[in-house]
Amino acid sequence: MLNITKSVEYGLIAIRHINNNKNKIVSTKEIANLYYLPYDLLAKILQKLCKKKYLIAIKGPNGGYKIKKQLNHISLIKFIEDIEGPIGITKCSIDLECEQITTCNIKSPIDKINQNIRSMLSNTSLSELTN
Amino acid sequence: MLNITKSVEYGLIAIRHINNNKNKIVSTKEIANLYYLPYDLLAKILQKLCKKKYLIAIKGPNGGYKIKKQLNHISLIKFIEDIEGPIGITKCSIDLECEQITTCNIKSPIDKINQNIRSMLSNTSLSELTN
DNA sequence: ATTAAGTCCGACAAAATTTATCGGATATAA
DNA sequence: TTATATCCGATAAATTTTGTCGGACTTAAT
Repeated sequence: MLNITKSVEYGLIAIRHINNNKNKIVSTKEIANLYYLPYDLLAKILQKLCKKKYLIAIKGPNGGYKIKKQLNHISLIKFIEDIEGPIGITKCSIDLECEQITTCNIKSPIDKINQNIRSMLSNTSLSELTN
Repeated sequence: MLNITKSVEYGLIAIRHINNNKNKIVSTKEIANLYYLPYDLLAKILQKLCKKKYLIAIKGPNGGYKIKKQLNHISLIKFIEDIEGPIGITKCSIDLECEQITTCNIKSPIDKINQNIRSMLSNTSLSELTN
């Protein structure tokens, strides 16, 4: 279906919200309530975004997250891959474990299409999601 | 992971092979053996491609398939959607069942990205897979 | 006519992936 | 010291994808 995962969706929703509230510390609970997202899953995504330096975590009561990286410095593809791992239109464009690899007659065109999608996502920055 | 399904992959491999052997009738078994694809699944995909007018089925012994539509008249997006159903980067870009839809803060940018991918796939024809 | 090779079709089973939940640990402001 | 928050790994549930099965129908060749 060519879907991105919910994790990425939730991540985008969250980082946008946090970015739009630079003046304050935003907690996981606040975001989960506001957008009706599952708390635990969202929490995990935010932890990951912290580890990847997109956010800063403030622990303790009244804690939460603040934005760290400028959104216009983040390409969509980097963000997606940081959350859900390598993107590719097919398995073989991600890893090389494919039984057909030697006989496959569509590998190179598939690669080209893959490259197109990647470059499109590379040229989109997260700041475009703020509009 | 932004994957297309194996069904589409197998479909592409098969239609390319059939197209490159216009002079003869190609059986499911031949394709399955040649590319190491699971016979039953491939059979099903070819049946679907028949129903969608990409191929012609010839029944009985020495039967198999022949190409029907010119590959350069087939857009990649049509082919994919005929096999695996509507494409979209998120669920909400396919159907509208989404609990966040009213509060979502990233719908319109997501739609834009989705549109980009779609137009790229629309502008690619299957004949490009023959090279 | 009979048979073997092929398509056709729906339903089901297995595997993989994604999504969600749980239990407990650590940090810290009030 | 307590309540509120992040942090972390493991695991369970749900969904989707992939593969299999049983049987019906079609037709060329013998």
